[in-house]
Formats: sequence, C-alpha cells, structure tokens
Amino acid sequence: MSSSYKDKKVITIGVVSELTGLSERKIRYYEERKLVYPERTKGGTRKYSFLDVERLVDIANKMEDGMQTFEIRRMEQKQLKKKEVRERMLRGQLNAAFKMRK
Amino acid sequence: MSSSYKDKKVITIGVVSELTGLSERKIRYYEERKLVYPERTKGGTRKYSFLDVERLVDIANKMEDGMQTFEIRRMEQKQLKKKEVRERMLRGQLNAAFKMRK
DNA sequence: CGTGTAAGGAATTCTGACACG
DNA sequence: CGTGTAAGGAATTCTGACACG
Repeated sequence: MSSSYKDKKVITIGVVSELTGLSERKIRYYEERKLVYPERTKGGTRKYSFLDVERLVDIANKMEDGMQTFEIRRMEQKQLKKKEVRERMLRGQLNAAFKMRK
Repeated sequence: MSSSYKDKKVITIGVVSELTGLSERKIRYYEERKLVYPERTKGGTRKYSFLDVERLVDIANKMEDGMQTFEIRRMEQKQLKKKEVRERMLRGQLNAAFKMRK
C-alpha cells in the first residue's frame, strides 16, 4: 500500500543521530523500551527508516514534556487501536452502502 | 521545490551496494568518473540518497549495454540541457500568456 | 577502461557495565 | 528511569596500488 522510501530501513545510527539531534545512547535506549524497531545488517549494525526518524523526533518531544517511555508506548498503542476501530467502522459503512445499492 | 527524502544523503555504501547489487568498488569508481556525488560524514564516510541509488541502477544498465562511463556522463549532460531548454520555452510561453491577459 | 583484491589504517557501531539521580 | 561514559571488540569504510585485459 503505502510502501515508499520513507519505510526503507537504510540509515545508520550516526546519521539518525545527526538528523534528530538525539544521542546514539538515547536512540538505542528507545529501542530497548520498544519504541522503535530498526533492522540490522548481517554484521549487526542498526538501520533506520525516515519514518523511524520522524517517530524518534516525536518521541523526543514527548520526553521533553515529561512523559515516560512506557506512557509513550501505551499512547501509541491506543492511537493504533483507535485507528483500527475507525477503519473497521468505515469498512462496515461501505459494506452497508454497497448492499443497499444492489 | 522537489526536496524530499529522496534527495537526502543518508545511506552508506554498504547499504547502497545491497540495494543496487553493485560492488562497492564499482560504486566508488562511478564517483571517480563523475557520475554520482555522495556527501561525506566528518570522518569521510560516503553518504548517498535514494535518488543516487536510482541513478546507479540506471548507470549499471547503461554499462551492461556496453556504454562507457564518459558516454553516460555526456548523455546525462545532454538530457539536462534539453530539459533546461524545454523549461525556458515553457516559461517564455507562460510569460507571453500572462502579458496578453492584462 | 572497468573492476577485483589484498593491505593497513581510521571511522563507526555494538554490547554490557558502572554511575548518578 | 533516563542517559552519560569509558572499555574492548567487531564490522564498516577509506585510500592507494597492483593485476588483468
């Protein structure tokens, strides 16, 4: 569906650090806390996508607001759930409309 | 104008090699022949963009067709020139149309 | 000309741990 | 809990050169 360059995991942690302004320590820590999921090269080097970079910036903002990592994780899960519900409803309505037409 | 993730120089040569299937040797050589222009980290490590990756695949195809590096370079310059001419003409027409309206 | 390779060194990244708060 | 740092090692990248054709 939406797959694009934005989702390709190709950026090493050093560049991500530059792009986000976050220390490599923080970036690795947010992975430990299940907030980002980089891929790895055969050798074990982390690779991030631009989407990950965006997410990290977002995480950094929430951390600045005093939010804790587990809260951020929980919040994202909630939003994901909301999104799912919305999509399910939308699909339901579309189905209903489709039935009425035939 | 068009700036996007596609133009950001963030990919190291190892990943570019995987993405394109080209050896690192070839990728460095095409730079030597002025066909691609990666940026560098402070330390000197090359960084490529997705656009560079596309360009490299294109170069690889032309090499397979027996074209030489200098021919590829020349060809790209010609196409660039063509494009400039086209844009200049377009701008000229727009200008003319604009004048007529007032 | 285009590309592989071995060579030696430097830059980058990794993990686990200690520290502080 | 979140993050800095020194430590030792491994993976990645760099350059200049020789080789072959």
